[in-house]
Amino acid sequence: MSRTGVPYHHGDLRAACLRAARELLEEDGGAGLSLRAVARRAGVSPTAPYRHFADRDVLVSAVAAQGYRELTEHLAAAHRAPRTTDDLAEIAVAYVRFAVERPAMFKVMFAEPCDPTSEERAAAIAAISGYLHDIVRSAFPSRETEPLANAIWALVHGLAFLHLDGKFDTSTPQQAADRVRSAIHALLPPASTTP
Amino acid sequence: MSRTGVPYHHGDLRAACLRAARELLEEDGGAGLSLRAVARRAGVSPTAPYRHFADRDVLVSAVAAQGYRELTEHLAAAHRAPRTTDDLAEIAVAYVRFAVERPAMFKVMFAEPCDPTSEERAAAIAAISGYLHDIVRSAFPSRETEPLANAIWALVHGLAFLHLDGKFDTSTPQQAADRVRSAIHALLPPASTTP
DNA sequence: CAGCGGATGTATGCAGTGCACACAATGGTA
DNA sequence: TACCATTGTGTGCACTGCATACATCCGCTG
Repeated sequence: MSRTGVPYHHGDLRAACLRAARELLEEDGGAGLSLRAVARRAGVSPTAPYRHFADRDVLVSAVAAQGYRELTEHLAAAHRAPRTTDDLAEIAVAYVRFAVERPAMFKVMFAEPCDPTSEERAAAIAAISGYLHDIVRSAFPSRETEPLANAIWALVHGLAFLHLDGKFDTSTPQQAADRVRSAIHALLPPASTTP
Repeated sequence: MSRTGVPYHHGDLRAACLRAARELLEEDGGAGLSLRAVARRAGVSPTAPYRHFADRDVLVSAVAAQGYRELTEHLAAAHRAPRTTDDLAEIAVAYVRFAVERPAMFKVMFAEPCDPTSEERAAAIAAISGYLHDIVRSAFPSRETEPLANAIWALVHGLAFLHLDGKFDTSTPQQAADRVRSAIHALLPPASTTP
């Protein structure tokens, strides 16, 4: 049958599903991200996406992987080779801004069940982790990178999460940014001046 | 009817629901925490819990509030009035241990949609926040408490989250604890020695 | 000591979900 | 051209949250 004009085969349903998933994420938040809704939006039968995503977790992981990549770009846009703690603070602000401006995506990335075997996701996480290590090495060339990078990532990530959960009363974005800056300066010494 | 021996009225269904919810959390993880499952376990009709919890979010918030209180106790048990950075590190280790040992509860507390109007939840969060402020004041009496406490909470919380998500490869609990300790020491100066 | 009314639990139903299964169309390849 | 793996469809089941109407019970007031 299918004399409706639309071809039986979609062409690139996988990509269409990912696009639909992102749109749903923006509109309805993470809760609205269902395989059926994705299928509906892609104009396809409710179970068609299962050909490309074994289950919901796999879809979520694919979306999350995209999010990691975008976060990395977003941070790199804020600063590429920070030298001072002020530079680092701006990267932290960018991280938190990403979380606050796109809460649904951020939660998908960090607070949603996902497929632990997803290589795409693992690679995207490794990329962001590597980027953070580079940054820290650039700002603190004389210190051991590993533990410091872990600590800074945790700090910034924690700031983002606490802001997102409304653990802080973040009236204005400006205020949130200042809180992030002061938290960074409370824990980080002036960069590059360490012997 | 109800000649089954069980009384029509439960007595304290609200408490029973919370208990059931916690058991489900331990057994099936956060995903298994549904109002219907709770009702089943409490031996009551599927919609009975709605008399005590307006919707799922309210139930989740109540469970989370309990979790915050337990976390506070758990931390206080690790240390009550830390003076050195080592002491603080042990509290951080306790925080992360709580998260890793009871991931489902931790995720309910920090990564699940909840009722933003829940006063019980807000109070429990305020309590943990106050406890953390006390700790930081105790360890760093000469420094401004507010931004430092925020930063430290964020740091520890971020460590917990990244561990939980497997962003770090945490083979043994011992290894995880060491990573937490070294992260803390990477960012915190020796406590109480600051002028 | 009624009996009445609010609080509590039940029964039923609807829409939505993930997922398993059997089936149909398609297009590259032998 | 005929085959057949890939991709999409249709149907069905178990489950969920939640709205609604109904049953039962307890405590309070007459």
